[in-house]
Amino acid sequence: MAIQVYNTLTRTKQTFVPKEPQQVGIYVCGVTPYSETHLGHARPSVIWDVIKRYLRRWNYQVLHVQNFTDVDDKIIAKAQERGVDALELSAYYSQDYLESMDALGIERADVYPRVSEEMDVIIDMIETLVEQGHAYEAEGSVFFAVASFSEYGRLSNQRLEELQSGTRFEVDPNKRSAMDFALWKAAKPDEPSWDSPFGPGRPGWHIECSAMARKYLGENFDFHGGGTDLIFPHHENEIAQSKGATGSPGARYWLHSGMLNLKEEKMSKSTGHFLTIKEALQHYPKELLRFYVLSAHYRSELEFHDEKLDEVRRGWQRLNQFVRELRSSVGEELPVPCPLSGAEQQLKEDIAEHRRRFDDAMCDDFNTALAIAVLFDLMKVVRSYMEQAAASAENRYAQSLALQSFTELGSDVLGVVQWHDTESEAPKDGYMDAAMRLILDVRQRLRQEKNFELADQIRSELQDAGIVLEDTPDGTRWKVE
RNA sequence: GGCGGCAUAGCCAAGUGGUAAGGCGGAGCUCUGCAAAAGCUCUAUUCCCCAGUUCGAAUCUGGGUGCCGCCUCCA
Repeated sequence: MAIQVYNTLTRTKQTFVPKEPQQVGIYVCGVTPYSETHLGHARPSVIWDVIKRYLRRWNYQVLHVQNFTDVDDKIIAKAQERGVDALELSAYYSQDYLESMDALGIERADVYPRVSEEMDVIIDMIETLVEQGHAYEAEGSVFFAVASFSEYGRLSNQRLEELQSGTRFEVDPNKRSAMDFALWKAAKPDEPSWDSPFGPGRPGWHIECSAMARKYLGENFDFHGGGTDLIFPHHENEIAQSKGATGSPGARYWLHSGMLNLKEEKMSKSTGHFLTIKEALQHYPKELLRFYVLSAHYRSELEFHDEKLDEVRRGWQRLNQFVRELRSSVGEELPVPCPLSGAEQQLKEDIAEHRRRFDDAMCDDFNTALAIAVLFDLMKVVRSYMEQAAASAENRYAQSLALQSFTELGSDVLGVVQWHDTESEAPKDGYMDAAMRLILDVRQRLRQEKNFELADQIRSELQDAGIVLEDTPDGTRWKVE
């Protein structure tokens, strides 16, 4: 079996063949840090996190590079508005980004190059482009000459003439053609600038990704990722720059994730229409947010609504509750492997079958929605086994195989199954616990005396206070809503 | 105007030629003093519409309708 990925560049699903055996180079476009990290950023992050984890299951060694575009018009504008240093501002929001990602359980990239620290390779690439005849200087700025690159428009499937006719913004008079884009912007007063052979200034938006990806991943590396909103012009321009300078478009597989909309409108920093990751995490556990993001294919659009989250929450809880039960049934100590027969052997085969289906799903362009469905199917199979199985060494070993699968697939790969019982982390302090124990004891006595009226009243009034009681055969559980 | 995508049950959502996964919700049942929780069972003769190709279409082709994204900073 091989991994198939949908490549925007070819607009087909292709078999993934790494440049180097068992090694994968990934460049994912990061953020321009000038505002809080929002849920829109969570989508590609979660997806690439899962892709990385999955590739490792195939024993690939992953090198993941993700940039911070910390020199940019928006950053400078906001810094001036607030009267702070532009780099300090971007450092602050870069940190916010990293913290948000950590909080979502996303593994960090191996390298986080920043424009401000990579001027040499950026300038180097601009010089090469000028030498190759793909770029020209004008009044201290350098522009990429789109006309010099015949393949321009291939990624976004646009023809140059059409693009030009659609141009609505004010064109820099120094440009030879309206579609040309800046590689180097001449310094303006009161703006941060760096020295270069073209004079003081700063890089344009797209060049940093081409230069930094090349520096850390080389030419012709494996994956380049980002949201669909980056296809044009960002990635189109990156390809033009990379191919113009090196002959290689940079990456061989271009993967784009769909937008995450908030109440039917795309989240966007510039419009202020967004929900930050930190805000969302106050209401929803990270595993639930990941579950939600992964419940749709990464290329499709996804709506974010509080109600939608609440809708999927129940199913997610059932899955987690089941894994908790399985974990406690298996116990702390890992059972010793032993030969299986009968129902245990059947379960072992069922597990293997579901693992195959999980891999089939993930290998088909990382179909996480299908992969999650496989986990639900497996849950059902394991549960029906557990209901009829008698305790034995074989039984415990068979269950541990099931648990191992949920751990590997649900936690290690997808990160949707919780490791710990978060209910125990609910606000239950010592005093509260003692008080509740007393109340439950009294109520239990009432129930034994068949004074159900009063017992139910206690439950009902606690419920109004936000404390839910559940009478089970093993006693009464309580939790804070 | 150009480019691209999407349309599957009340909702979310897989499924690219072989007769509709999964989740939520809903209904019934089991358990329970009751409730909750949990479990079990059921829940689309049909995939936006119309034509066509085919033994066979949600899947392919043509036409139509609707929604969305990009074309300007964006993940």
